[in-house]
Amino acid sequence: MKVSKEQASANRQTILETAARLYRERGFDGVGVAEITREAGFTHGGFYGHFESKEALAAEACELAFAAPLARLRASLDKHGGDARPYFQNYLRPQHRDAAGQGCPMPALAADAARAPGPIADALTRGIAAYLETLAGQRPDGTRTEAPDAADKARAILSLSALVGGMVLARATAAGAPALSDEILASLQQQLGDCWGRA
Amino acid sequence: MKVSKEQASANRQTILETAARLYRERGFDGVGVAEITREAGFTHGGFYGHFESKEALAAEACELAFAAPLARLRASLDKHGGDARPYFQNYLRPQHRDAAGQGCPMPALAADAARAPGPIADALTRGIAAYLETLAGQRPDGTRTEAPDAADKARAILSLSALVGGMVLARATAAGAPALSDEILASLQQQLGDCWGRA
DNA sequence: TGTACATCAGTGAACGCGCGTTCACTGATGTAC
DNA sequence: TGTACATCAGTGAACGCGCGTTCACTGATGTAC
Repeated sequence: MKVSKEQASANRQTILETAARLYRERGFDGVGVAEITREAGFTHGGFYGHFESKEALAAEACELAFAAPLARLRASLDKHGGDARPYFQNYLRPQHRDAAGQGCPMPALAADAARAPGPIADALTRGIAAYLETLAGQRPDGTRTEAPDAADKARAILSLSALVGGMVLARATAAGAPALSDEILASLQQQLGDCWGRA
Repeated sequence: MKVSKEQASANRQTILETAARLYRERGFDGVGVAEITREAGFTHGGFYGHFESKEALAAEACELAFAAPLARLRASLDKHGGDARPYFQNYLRPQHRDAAGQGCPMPALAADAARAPGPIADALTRGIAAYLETLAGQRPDGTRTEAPDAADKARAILSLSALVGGMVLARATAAGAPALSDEILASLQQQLGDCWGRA
């Protein structure tokens, strides 16, 4: 059952996107090659024609999982004239907490990545660095800079840490203490809004 | 090879402590019953005399992993007259990043716990709530309150989110971008110090 | 206090299962003439 | 353009392995007399 080259390439992309979703939903150890390929609509035997190993897929999936959120951040900053607040408000919505598969890879995968082999950790590291650079280059007054100063970097680090940590805590408490989970998100929305507000 | 009741109880505790360490180091899916019991000095067959299942062990290990850090937080607040800064400075040291097995269970296990079965997630949820309560009851001026207001709660949420998110990001980048990892920790030390500084 | 025996903590082999990976095979694609 | 054939994307059975869990067994503990 050979398929055309374009179809094969599209199938590879389908597997990759399915993996990026399932890994974010269940973690690297929570889903296997067989389930990913099945969910993508194939049998697992053909997998190794597309990827060298499960690890190679995971590393590529990580990289892919960063692309959309990063593009979203940059588009949001552009659209709102350098105002970061709409992005933070959106990030901290309950819908993001409840749809990890489509969301930011940092709260979903960073803890796993710290224990994962090189290529996977590297993909996460590059994504984190890109996020921090984009945030550090943005100032609350709406201007952008290529040379962020210490205050710019500090603001970016605190904001990203709060986003990631807040989402991790909100997800961990979502089932057992939904009111607390909601409060965490709402409180951070408020505080990051204040932090990035225009004078 | 029966052993005395006291010895058996001590052996159970050894398994539990070993599990709490290994789970924090490698995640719930990164270590099995056989390795935990072996590391504790036993064979895996006797495990089910102490615990009902791997999940039951994981839930108990989670609870245990919170006990020491929570006690440390309260002791630090007591010792320093209600000043939270020494605790934050200590939390954000590279040594904590590099010794997850002895450290705070939130950055190590909260992402995993969000996907784990009820008892495990419940243990994490209770631990998170206890941490937040303790922090919210503490004011930067050193006084404690039983009825934290909105600002107290917000300060606690932002601080804990930054601690957890910062540690997650610092661990994820430790191998691939050590300078960035150190910068994240140092920057948060500075900023949380400012946030909890006395006027 | 001393002895005989029941209890039961820990051992190690075994189980069924799902994992990552391999491979002989199939049949549509794409190319050589 | 039409035909014959080599290529190779995808299939599904099979592999070795480690997982969580079970169980018959061992022998020191602890108790009944």
